[in-house]
Amino acid sequence: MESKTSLESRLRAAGRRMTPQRKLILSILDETGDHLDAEEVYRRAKQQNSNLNIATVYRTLSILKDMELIEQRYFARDHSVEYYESVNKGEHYHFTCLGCRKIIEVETPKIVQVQKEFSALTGAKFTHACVCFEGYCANCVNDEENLTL
Amino acid sequence: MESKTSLESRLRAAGRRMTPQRKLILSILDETGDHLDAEEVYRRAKQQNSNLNIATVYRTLSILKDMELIEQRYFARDHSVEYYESVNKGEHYHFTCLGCRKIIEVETPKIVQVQKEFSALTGAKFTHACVCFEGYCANCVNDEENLTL
DNA sequence: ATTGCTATTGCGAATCAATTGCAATAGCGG
DNA sequence: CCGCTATTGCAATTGATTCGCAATAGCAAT
Repeated sequence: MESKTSLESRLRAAGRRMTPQRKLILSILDETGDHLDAEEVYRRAKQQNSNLNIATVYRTLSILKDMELIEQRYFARDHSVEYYESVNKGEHYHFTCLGCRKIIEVETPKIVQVQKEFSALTGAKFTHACVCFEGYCANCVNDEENLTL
Repeated sequence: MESKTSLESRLRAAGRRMTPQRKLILSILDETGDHLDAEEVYRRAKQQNSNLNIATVYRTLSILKDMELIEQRYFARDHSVEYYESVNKGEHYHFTCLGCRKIIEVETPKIVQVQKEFSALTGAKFTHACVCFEGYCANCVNDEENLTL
């Protein structure tokens, strides 16, 4: 987690200001272990500042994204679940259990290998990879077999 | 590409009917080499049946998805580009060039390997993987370096 | 502290893709 | 050819996100 002063100076450097609303949204994103979408960030922030507006949340998330402090990621086959997480979490991917909705983080160097191989082959340069997996976790595999087969 | 009769019987088996609208939409999806989103399917279909409604396109795509005849896929970091393609194209992934917007299909066994490893490790069962890459193709890499650095 | 510039906010309205309710239409099995 | 009901076109609706705007409030300079 970035110190307040450094973050504030980075905002300033980009011609932006540190407001209570932004502090609040940042603290929620920094302190949560959950995966939050814009609505959920709003819901939580509103508990502490009841006249916060959702447009402000969207605007703040957009700024943080532009500054590459957070990344917008997706879950689920149809990408219906979207959330934000801070970029300093390192390279990892997500597995969503269709049974219990649990999200498991997947760490593997193989995705980066795919990128390297493809680059070597074609000369292309990667800037981003979006990967999300879906299925049933160990706990739910049995249930699913019993139910659907 | 599936034969008309077999497709029709599959629809029937699901209690559905084969209509000219569905025939048209299916033929567009089957014959195109491009990656089409719902609006583009609608645009092309409307050229042949001018009073086709976009709601019908959405409904048809949804049915085909449920029957697992087509898959909904996404491009771009923010998944702003979405399209449908028939499922019988085999396992492959997409690289979108941010320079020229070209889409290059990436074939690699490594994604499946990741799934196998993760399954072996955790006991989870995969049903779906969504993978999309973004960057600059060989032709655009140089331009990008000249422009942004 | 005070001032002035302007980024930011809250609000409501607008947007856009996608979905839905409904009455009319039209597959398709009998 | 009938009759049942799935499907269609249409218009209205939804729901998430964005936008315009006037009021507010950071913050650098005074």
